Amino acid sequence: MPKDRPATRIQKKNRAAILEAALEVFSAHGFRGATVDQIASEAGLSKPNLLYYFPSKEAIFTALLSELLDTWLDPLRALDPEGDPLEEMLAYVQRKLQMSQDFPRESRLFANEIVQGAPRMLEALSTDLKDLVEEKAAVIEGWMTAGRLKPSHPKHLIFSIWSLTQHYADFDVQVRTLMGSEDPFDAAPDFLDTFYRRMLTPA
Amino acid sequence: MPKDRPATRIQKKNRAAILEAALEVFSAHGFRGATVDQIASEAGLSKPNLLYYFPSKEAIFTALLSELLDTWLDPLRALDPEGDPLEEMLAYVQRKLQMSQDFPRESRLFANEIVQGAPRMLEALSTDLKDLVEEKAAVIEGWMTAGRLKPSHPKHLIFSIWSLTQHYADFDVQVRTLMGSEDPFDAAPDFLDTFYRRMLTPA
DNA sequence: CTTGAGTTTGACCAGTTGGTCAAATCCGGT
DNA sequence: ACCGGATTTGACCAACTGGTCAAACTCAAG
Repeated sequence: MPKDRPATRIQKKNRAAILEAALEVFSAHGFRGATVDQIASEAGLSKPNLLYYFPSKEAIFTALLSELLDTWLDPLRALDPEGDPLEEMLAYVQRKLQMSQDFPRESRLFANEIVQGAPRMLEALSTDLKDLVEEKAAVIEGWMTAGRLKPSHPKHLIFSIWSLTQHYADFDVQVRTLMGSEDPFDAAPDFLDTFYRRMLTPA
Repeated sequence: MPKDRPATRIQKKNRAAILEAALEVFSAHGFRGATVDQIASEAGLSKPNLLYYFPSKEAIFTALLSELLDTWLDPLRALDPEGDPLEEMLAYVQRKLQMSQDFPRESRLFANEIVQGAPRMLEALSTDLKDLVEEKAAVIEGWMTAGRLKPSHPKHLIFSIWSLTQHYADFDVQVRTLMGSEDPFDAAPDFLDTFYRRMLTPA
């Protein structure tokens, strides 16, 4: 393991390659299903070489998680309390859907982990994520009591957005199998826009 | 492996115990993350004894999948083309939500498998499930063109129902973490009923 | 070109895992 | 009580897995 001196050119390159490879492998097989050898070979390194940069499989995984979680929550963070309520919500849905299209591996990585009880993420869930959700749920609740959105349960509403958008990434195989040649992402933006307009447009 | 004579009392009991144990373990850890030893001990058998009833880990898994898939699709099969469109759709949503509440392990079993590319389910998806979805999507489409449901994309609508209802089972840890002491299943039925009423009630 | 830190590797290890096998035990019908 | 098939088990194996280590190699700065 390199000392804590400033990272060298080679360190930067290899760490990045490892995390990219880890994303590929972990998202496809889950933590337990992924092997260090797989990740190393995907990154173009030998196994001992990979373990020179990260002390263990677990360390790679948690480094990857913490690197990605922030980005993953950006769309929700960007929900602007000062903006127009309906447009803010619809824009949030579209940002989240775009993430599913552009970063399906990240979505599946989290899905894998959470489905299995999130043993390595519980802390992040119950601190960072929980705070953010409380904050934004309050904003949405405010909009609803002000009559600027049709009333509903704010947290369930947020869950519904996660669920509907991430479904296209997490269940990609199923969705594509059932849609035949048609690309799910062609119709999804319109579908979700319509869905949430009907759900949220105040009377 | 027992011959193909009629199954004995002991065979029935042990096969059932194995499948129950397999559901518990596979749904919690995925195929790769589950071990035969875990399943055997959960079923109260030794590993060689378990392998006397099923020839391999893979065989247990596929037996489990095919046993459960049918039940899993029942709520959609029950969608009645002769019933009232809006009530049929809302009832389907509630049946599916009830399945998530009553059989979360089954939901997570499928989720695990599909997120990882459904390597052991693709055939079932592209035959049984695909046929069923085509059939029911056509029914829904018919209701929409007859003006009895607000128009929308039928397949995406079905996906949305799966997504929203299964989310409560598959992402249970996350949902519960973020809802604190409140039980998600208290508010979910109302939330989804409202959601799909707004979405589907014709003008 | 030397030097010393940074990097890479082959050989290796202990624990786990899916699966096998022959021998032992159990059980229901006669 | 006895028999033959059904059931169960302990011992075992080969493959795989995460991880270690000392030795070798590379590279940039002086």
